[in-house]
Amino acid sequence: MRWQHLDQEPCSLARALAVIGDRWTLMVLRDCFLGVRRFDHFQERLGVTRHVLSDRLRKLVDQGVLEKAAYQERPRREEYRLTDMGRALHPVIVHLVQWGDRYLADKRGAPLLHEHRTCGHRLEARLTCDACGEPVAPRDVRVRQNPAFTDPLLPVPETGGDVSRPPSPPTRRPPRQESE
Amino acid sequence: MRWQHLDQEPCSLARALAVIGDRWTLMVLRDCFLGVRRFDHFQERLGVTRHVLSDRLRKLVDQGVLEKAAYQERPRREEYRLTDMGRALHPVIVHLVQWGDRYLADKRGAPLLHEHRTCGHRLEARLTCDACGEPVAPRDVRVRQNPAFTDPLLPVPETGGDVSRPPSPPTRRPPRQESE
DNA sequence: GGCATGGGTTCCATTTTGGAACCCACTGAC
DNA sequence: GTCAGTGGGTTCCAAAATGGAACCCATGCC
Repeated sequence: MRWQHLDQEPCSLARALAVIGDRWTLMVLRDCFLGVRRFDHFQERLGVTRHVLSDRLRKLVDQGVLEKAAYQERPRREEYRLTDMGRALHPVIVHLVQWGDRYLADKRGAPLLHEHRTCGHRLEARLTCDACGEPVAPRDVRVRQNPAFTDPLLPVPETGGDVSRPPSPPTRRPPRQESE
Repeated sequence: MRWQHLDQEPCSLARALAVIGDRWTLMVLRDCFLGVRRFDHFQERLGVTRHVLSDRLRKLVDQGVLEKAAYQERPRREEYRLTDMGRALHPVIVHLVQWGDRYLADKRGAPLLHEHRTCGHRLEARLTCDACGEPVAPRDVRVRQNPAFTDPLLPVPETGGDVSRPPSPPTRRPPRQESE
């Protein structure tokens, strides 16, 4: 499967990654949330080549994650700002940063400290269900396929660890037409 | 800046991306959360080349996100399972999927439907502060630098949109030694 | 022996990055 | 008017990563 076709996959993760899943894009967005808005400022902070930065910013604008806004005329100067679609990625970045803080920090701890302004405590992000307000663990989520999608999207259960099953159950799936 | 040095950056997002930020890793982890555990099963579902898959799985094991466990001896067969570190990425994936569902779906809607098992409703993920239980918006987060890090990590404010400022404030920062 | 299976590795062509230089419109200083 | 500076790029080429396909190897099944 080619990376370029990822945005047509019947999988929201694949489509999301087609937008923000390449090497530099999330770093760009992190800086957006920290208030960076200008090309050179991104370039200086990220150290990425201007070519790649230019490409990423353009794609993000094309896809609606960022928008260009003139902040002065004569000479025209534009800056990149998060759209609502871009701001909706905030939880992703917060959880990723927290994961890095927890598992990848050196002895000095987290480089940046996040405080929840409205309660004054250190921000400890949690995934909760908006319907019931309870925290959500991986096991608490049941995944079903939307019946509007007819190709099978979910894995065939493997009976993992069950050595008693016959040596070769129908693991092979029917031939598929370049889509999964 | 090279991608390979990202894991030494004083930024938890950069370090997290050094682990899970390349083209295929999050797709692999998505499948892990859906119960996929075997090499061929990943390969078949993702369509990625065996070479790349092998490389990604090995790196994930090296970094502690997955672990290999034998599910049978003679012949020895191993499977890949999420560790606690890997399971801690669940919120990241859930939010990414939800973002894709919201902004990138076609008319058929979300390919996979997620239900919160304990309350029975459609899972609507929310970022909340564990200290106060309230939802967290981007504006609600104040970011400070951990004083143990001496190099400046946060962007110099740009006074965006303020046309009244002098033409060239000290935007240039002092020369830095390959670290940001 | 011959074939299948899980779990890879090798080889080579195509794509993507990284590095560095170059470009262009505009401005303000001289 | 010229000249350097600035924001915001583009071009060119070499280095690295990816895609495709074939090959490998131990074991087990018949």
